[in-house]
Amino acid sequence: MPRTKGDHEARRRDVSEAVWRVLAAHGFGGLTLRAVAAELGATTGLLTHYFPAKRDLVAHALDLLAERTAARPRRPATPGLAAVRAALLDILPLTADAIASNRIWVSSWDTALADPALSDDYARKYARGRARLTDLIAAAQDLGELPPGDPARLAAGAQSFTLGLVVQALFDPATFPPPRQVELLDDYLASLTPPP
Amino acid sequence: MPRTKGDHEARRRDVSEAVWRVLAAHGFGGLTLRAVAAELGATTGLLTHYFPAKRDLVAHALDLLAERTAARPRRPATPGLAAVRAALLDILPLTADAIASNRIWVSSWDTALADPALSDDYARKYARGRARLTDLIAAAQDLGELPPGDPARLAAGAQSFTLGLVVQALFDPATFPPPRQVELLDDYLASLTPPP
DNA sequence: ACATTCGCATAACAAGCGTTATGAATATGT
DNA sequence: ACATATTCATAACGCTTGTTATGCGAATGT
Repeated sequence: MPRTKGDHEARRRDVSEAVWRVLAAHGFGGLTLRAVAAELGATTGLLTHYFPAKRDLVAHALDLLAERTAARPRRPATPGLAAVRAALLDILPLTADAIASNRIWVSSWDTALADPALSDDYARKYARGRARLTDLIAAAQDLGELPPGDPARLAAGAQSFTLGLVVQALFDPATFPPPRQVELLDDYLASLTPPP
Repeated sequence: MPRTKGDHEARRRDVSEAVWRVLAAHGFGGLTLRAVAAELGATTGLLTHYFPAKRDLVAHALDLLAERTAARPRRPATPGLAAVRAALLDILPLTADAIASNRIWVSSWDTALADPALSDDYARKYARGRARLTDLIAAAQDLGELPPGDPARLAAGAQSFTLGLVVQALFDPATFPPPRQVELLDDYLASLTPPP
């Protein structure tokens, strides 16, 4: 039976919540219309109304991932090296939410790599992340907290390091608990700064 | 109709080849009995003879991945920092084969993260890789080519950096062509060695 | 107040999936 | 030479998938 109140916006949020729960529980490969509908307590009829085809559901899931990643709480930091460190710490799976988010992220790579259009999208997304990081690094260089050099090159390196640490921490959380991750990141940052 | 010659070993190799081609073309999520059979010019009946259930096919695919990764050609290097560099270069997607292999590897993470048993397996696999890298780094330290410090910690950092670079290069090969990857890796290694 | 649109459940559909049973042709052991 | 065991094709099974058609009650506009 149709809902008595047509609160469209709220219903849209409910759908997104259900999609997120399915992703967290079964990964990107387990994202099916029926799984989302069951999580929502509804039927596939509802979903086809919001998403004409499966690819639209997948696109929405990717948007959701990007949106929640962008909207995650950031730790405050003064400009300079501290801001670079904060930005990288914000990426790492240090909290339960961040773990869930990163797991979904990694699990989406299978789908993304199989579709050139999605691959391009991801390439652009990561490029934007590197661009933001480049700005932070350039600012730190201006403050003399990082040695001179192409900031884009440093950003690419820092992003690689962090991304790889995410993957390792997800597969082996026992070996890479939050303190260890922070330790390794600080090692990396220390290696960038010249010894006193 | 059954083959006239029962060359079991050769047939097993043919099956593995077909599995590999399917993985390279459609990723781990596209690994189906019918896809492998079609690639082989056979039917599912053949496959169920070699793999009683789907999980056995998946397990074989993972073994194949590990085996081909272990058997990949390694560049020769003298012990020390050069050996560390060579080991990390061997991981990067610098050749067509390495790109295919790494794409399959990354696409398998979705399946692996969804299954705790597979996750553990991967954790052990990466731990072994770090252990080998730790030995190489310790040797470089003994030669005075790397500063002292916990070699395992350095290995974890180096593996993170390389793994992340692999992912970025796969999604954005235009931004990370082989020379750029080598450049970034050398930047990283240079940051580990104290300035002259 | 009435007509229309919207929101969604219900139900069926074809296609693809892994699995299983059957049988025929070949190889193998005695 | 004959009996047995391999090796596969063929074909069907039940299940899940995405998609589509139908219909009904609630919301909305006039």
